[in-house]
This record gives sequence, structure tokens and C-alpha cells, in this order.
Amino acid sequence: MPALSWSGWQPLPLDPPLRDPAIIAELLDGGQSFRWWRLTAPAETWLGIWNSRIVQLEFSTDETRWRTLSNPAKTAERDLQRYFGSGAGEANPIDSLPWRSDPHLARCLSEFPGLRILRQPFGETLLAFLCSATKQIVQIKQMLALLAERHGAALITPVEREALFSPSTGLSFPALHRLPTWAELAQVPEAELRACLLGFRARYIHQTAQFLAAHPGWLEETEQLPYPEAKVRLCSLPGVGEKVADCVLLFGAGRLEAFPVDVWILKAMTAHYGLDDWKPAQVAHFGRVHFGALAGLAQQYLFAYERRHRRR
DNA sequence: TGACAGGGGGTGT
DNA sequence: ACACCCCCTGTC
Repeated sequence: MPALSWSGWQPLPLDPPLRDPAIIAELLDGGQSFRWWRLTAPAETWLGIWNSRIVQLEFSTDETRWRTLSNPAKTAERDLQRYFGSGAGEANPIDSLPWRSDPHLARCLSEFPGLRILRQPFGETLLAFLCSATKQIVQIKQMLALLAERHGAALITPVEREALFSPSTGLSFPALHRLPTWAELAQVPEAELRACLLGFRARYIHQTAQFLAAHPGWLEETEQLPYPEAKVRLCSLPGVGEKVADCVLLFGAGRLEAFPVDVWILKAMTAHYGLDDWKPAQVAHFGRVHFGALAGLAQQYLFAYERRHRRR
């Protein structure tokens, strides 16, 4: 078994490019994914983990570069392109949004160039958003980091870690473990889940894990179903309502028509679209009709704008 | 510096 | 409507 080492840096073609640190942070640490960390030394980079893959990104002025620590690095480029959505050469999905007739959407789009929807592993996304109820991003990250450290497989040995990350990256560094699989979670007593700061979410995750263990292939089948049917199935899981189901389908299955409605979107639609006192389900329906097949992409821009300009 | 409220990107009853 | 949990943040 050869020692783990970084691959060489390679370019990641992104259209439009990502340069603004605030937009990069919005994409990687803004509520889609909870498994990216900003490193500040020796240079500013981002470290991300999904499945068994550890990736580092560097956003310089002229291009985005990546390298990977995972073994093998063979499929890394393909994985990256899938994770960051459509590769170079495809039509910009922004053009399919109704910004020409929607001034507020146009403003949001112009303020966050490069923002996109990530395509994360389905099972991991379900776990993340089962953790998300009434929690802020930092807390969700903390829960998932503990779950990974205590119940997920290590991706790197302490010796390798020392060699590859010393002298220091100067931050609270995550354990380089993958998230536990649902099969692994099914083996964890609920009390141990609670010990990962999950609170009342521990029961949901425990019960979901038991259900998935009893229904092999259920999750994989769900990922393949058309949006409406997939959503109905997800909503049958304990702890999964409409909002969580839409987040899982949007961020973990590439279903860009999913339009998650949380308190931020509720505020945004009230403030900019006059939807006073509308209920979440009504707002969700409006969103899918008004924004169309890529409603979830529009949602992400509205969300980013609202976070930046309203500050709680 | 250390305690202390208040509230948090929801779901289920 | 309210309970479910309990950590984070801002404030004094």
C-alpha cells in the first residue's frame, strides 16, 4: 500500500469562473454542503470531503485549481466535474431562468456570479439535512464532523496527516474521515448519535437508518425516480418533511426543479414578490411555477441575496 | 472573563 | 399551536 500523497494541481474549468471569496464561501459553506473548510495557511484554499474523496481547491485570479488526496486519483477529475455541475462547454443554465422579466432575480444573479448547485452524494445529503432542522450552518457542520470522526471510516492515518498537513494550517481542522454510510449508521445506538450533538434529530436518523437497513436498494431507487415520486418517498422517512426532501433532491440528486422553502426564502418572497402571509407550501408552488424547471437554482440565488442583505 | 438568555435554514402531534 | 434538544452567539 503506497503512502498517500497529493496529486498534482489541475485546472477546474468553471463557467462563469469563481473568484470572489465571498461567493466561493457562499457556494461551499452557505448551506448546500457542510463538509468544506477554509484553510488560511500557507495559502487560502478550501478542503472538502465527500464519499472517500478529499479535495483541495485553490481559487487564484486566473483559474481554479484542484488536487486530491484520495487513492486512487484516477476518477478524481470526473468526480469533480460531477460535483460542481455541468462542465465547461455546456450552456449556462442561468439563461434558462426568467431574469428578463424578473428584476429582483436579475439583481441576485448579477450579485453572485458563479454560484451554482452542487451535486453531492444522495445518502450523505439525506444525512446532512436530517441534521439541519432549526440548526445553523456551524452547528450542522459540527454534528457531521462528530458523526464522521466517531462512526465513519478514517481516510488518512495520523502519520500521513502529520506529513501532509504540517507544520499547520492554522485552523480548527476536521477529522479526515468519511461520513458513516446508512448501513453503518444502522449499527449505532441512538444514545451514541445523541452524543454527536444531534439532540432530537438522533431519533430521526436512527429510525431512518433502521428503515433503510430493512429496505435494501430503497435509497438508490428513490434517487432515480422522477421528482414528484422521489419527494413523496423521502417524505415518508421520519424527520423528513417537504423542506428537507427538497434540499436532498436539489443538492443530492440534481433535481433543479426542487424549491426548498425555509424561513429565508419565506422572507425573500414576502419582501420582493409580495407574497404576504403565504404558507410554505403555497410559496413552493409559486416558486416552481414562476421560476420553472430550474426553480431550485433561482432559490439558491435568492437565498444568497437574502443572507447578505438582511443579516438575520 | 464568565454567566445567561434568546433563538435557530423543521418535523410530528 | 407547541414540544422536541441543546449549542452558538451576542450581551451584560
